[in-house]
Amino acid sequence: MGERGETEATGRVTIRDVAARAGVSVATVSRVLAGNYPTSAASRAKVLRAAKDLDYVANAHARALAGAGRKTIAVLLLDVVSSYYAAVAQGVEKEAAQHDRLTLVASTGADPARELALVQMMREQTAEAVVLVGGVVEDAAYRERMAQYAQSLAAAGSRLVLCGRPAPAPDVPAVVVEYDNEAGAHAVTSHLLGAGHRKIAMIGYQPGNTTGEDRVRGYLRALADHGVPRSDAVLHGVGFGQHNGDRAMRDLLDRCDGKPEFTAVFAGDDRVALAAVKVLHAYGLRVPEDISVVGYNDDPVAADMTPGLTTVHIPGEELGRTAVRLALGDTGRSQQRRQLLGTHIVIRDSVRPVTP
Amino acid sequence: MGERGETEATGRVTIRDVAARAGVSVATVSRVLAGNYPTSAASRAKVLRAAKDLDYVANAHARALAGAGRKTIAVLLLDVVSSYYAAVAQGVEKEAAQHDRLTLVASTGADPARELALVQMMREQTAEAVVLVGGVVEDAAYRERMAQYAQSLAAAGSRLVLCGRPAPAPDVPAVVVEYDNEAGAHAVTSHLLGAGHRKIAMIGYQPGNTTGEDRVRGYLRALADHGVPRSDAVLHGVGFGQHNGDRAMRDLLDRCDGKPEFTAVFAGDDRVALAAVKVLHAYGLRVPEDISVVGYNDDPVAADMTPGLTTVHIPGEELGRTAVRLALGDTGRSQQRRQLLGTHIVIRDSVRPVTP
DNA sequence: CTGAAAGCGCTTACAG
DNA sequence: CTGAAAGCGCTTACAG
Repeated sequence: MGERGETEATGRVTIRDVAARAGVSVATVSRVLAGNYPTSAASRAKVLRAAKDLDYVANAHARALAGAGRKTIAVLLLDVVSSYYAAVAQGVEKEAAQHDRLTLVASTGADPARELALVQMMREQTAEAVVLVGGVVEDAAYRERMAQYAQSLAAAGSRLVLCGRPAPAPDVPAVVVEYDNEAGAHAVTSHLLGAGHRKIAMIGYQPGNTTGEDRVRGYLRALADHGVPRSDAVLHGVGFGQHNGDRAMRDLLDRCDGKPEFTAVFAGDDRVALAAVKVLHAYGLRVPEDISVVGYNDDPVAADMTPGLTTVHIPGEELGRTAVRLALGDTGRSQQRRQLLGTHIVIRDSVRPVTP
Repeated sequence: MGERGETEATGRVTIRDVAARAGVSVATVSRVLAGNYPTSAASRAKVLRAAKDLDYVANAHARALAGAGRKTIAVLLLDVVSSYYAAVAQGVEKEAAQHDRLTLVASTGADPARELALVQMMREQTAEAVVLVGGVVEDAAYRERMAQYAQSLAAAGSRLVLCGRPAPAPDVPAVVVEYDNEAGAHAVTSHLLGAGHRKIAMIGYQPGNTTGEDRVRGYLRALADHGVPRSDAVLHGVGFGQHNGDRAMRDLLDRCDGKPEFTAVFAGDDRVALAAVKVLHAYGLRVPEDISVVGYNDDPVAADMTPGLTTVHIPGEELGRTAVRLALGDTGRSQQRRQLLGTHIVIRDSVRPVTP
């Protein structure tokens, strides 16, 4: 400000400008600014003064090329606004910031081609790690894709982090952070069973999607554990989300002319649960007086809706934090590392004991 | 894969490796990969083949240093999960992606020092634009800070974008994208007035914060327009958010022993509205039968809660998109550019005409 | 403690 | 159409 540097006329001011104004070499400027090398108090003062006068900031690209500077973490999600993804993104960003990393976000829109393109871009950026978030359909194509990502990232000194996604083969050099999806489903179903419910409908999950499948597995296991015959299970998953929840709930109610045999509904996620409650009301059924409802995710809506929804909490932000923590861990070995985070049930007001 | 390159033994494969394998010069590799220069079909084929064999991706830092490559947009928000910020972030990311830009996110936690540090980092990254999101207390310090950001960013060929924030002095080289905050408040208050409400309590905004002040202004103007004396206005803003909404609503109700004179509540944001409805219920007051309630933001909770909340829609994602669109516009002039986005009222079920 | 110089991996005039 | 070379802005051995 105020004083005008010789070279700052146009464009950026570089380390050369600072050196000139301070009357020292470029090397010295670099060293005092990095502060990782002995420098005399005199040059230190001159350099700092000059840098401030010129409002100098180093060029991160040049720094990176020279093998130094701040690193970057990339997070690739289906979208940015959904509460689960937003929570993971926030965890990634916060943990990254704590380790003095910057974070790059991009949304894939569930498009594998886009995902691949983004992984390549992140390789170009020499991201220190790229974390992939979100459930998927786990098929051979998926596994192969992940193996390739992991390989090419590793070759560039970066690493792949799978967050809430199934791990590829054990020899694939990836970091995996998951949450205990099945246990949560088991717990919340058991909660219903413990309240005396026997006939529990499970709706609102996407068949084939690993997240949905794991929840179904937990539900079925809980039923079995409580001696409910498999034939009493009612499964109707047409997809996640509010729209699908609405549809699934209506299907079930229409099938029985609005007089269901089930006394409780386990919704694949909280938005499905919200839709289910609304449909139930529309059919003249009260929640929880007539029908109990539980969800999954502990989305903000669960606490906001009426009645408050009993659901399973997923540690979204913690998943993100753990993802970068693990990614930043010893870069030495290239073997796979995994971590499983716990889930727990959050009890609110949408479940009532069945009265015989 | 498969075949092993000569130099790829350790670390990254560079353009030099590709050139060697293809039997051409580094310059030629650069040109065919960039595709912005005439090259023979023969070399093109060889280069592409070699690049593929070696799984080559260019180093973005080297590219950037050489004055080419993909640009980056930075977005700085209070936090990542709040629905408004998440919506803006999503808009920024999507629009940036459409223009082949990458997006860097960081949260400031409402800390000016952190904000400043982030702006510097983004300067280092040579971000093409840095978008600052969120309401603020507009004082001299704020204006000066923004002027400095704008200045130093401009000096580096980047630009400052203020999103949903007051513009600094007109000569400051910034881009400003706002939404019509006051008009929205005016509209929703008028909606209440049109339904016969005269005594309308406004709660849940933060005094001093520009966002809150603008909403109060719209409320007051609507009252005046409808001939309601200023003395009938009841203003009780102790802050945004659910917690403050709960507190404000209780305050008001306690003051009158649960028998309010007001027949309607205008909440400063939707989470405040949610809290207000819950408190009202707790006091035995029905919404909208006894008291009408409106909010602001059109947060997801507005559609989810019961009753559905009549509120003002803010075009969050569109704000983000517009921010980058404007930032990417002609880089020529360094004067300020502004855009005001509209808001509109969303009518749901939380308002009822007053019956005399 | 400090400077000159090489080098990071690209791109782009400049010749040919 | 193609190559040799300079240059982008730093950092870091290497001498001193």
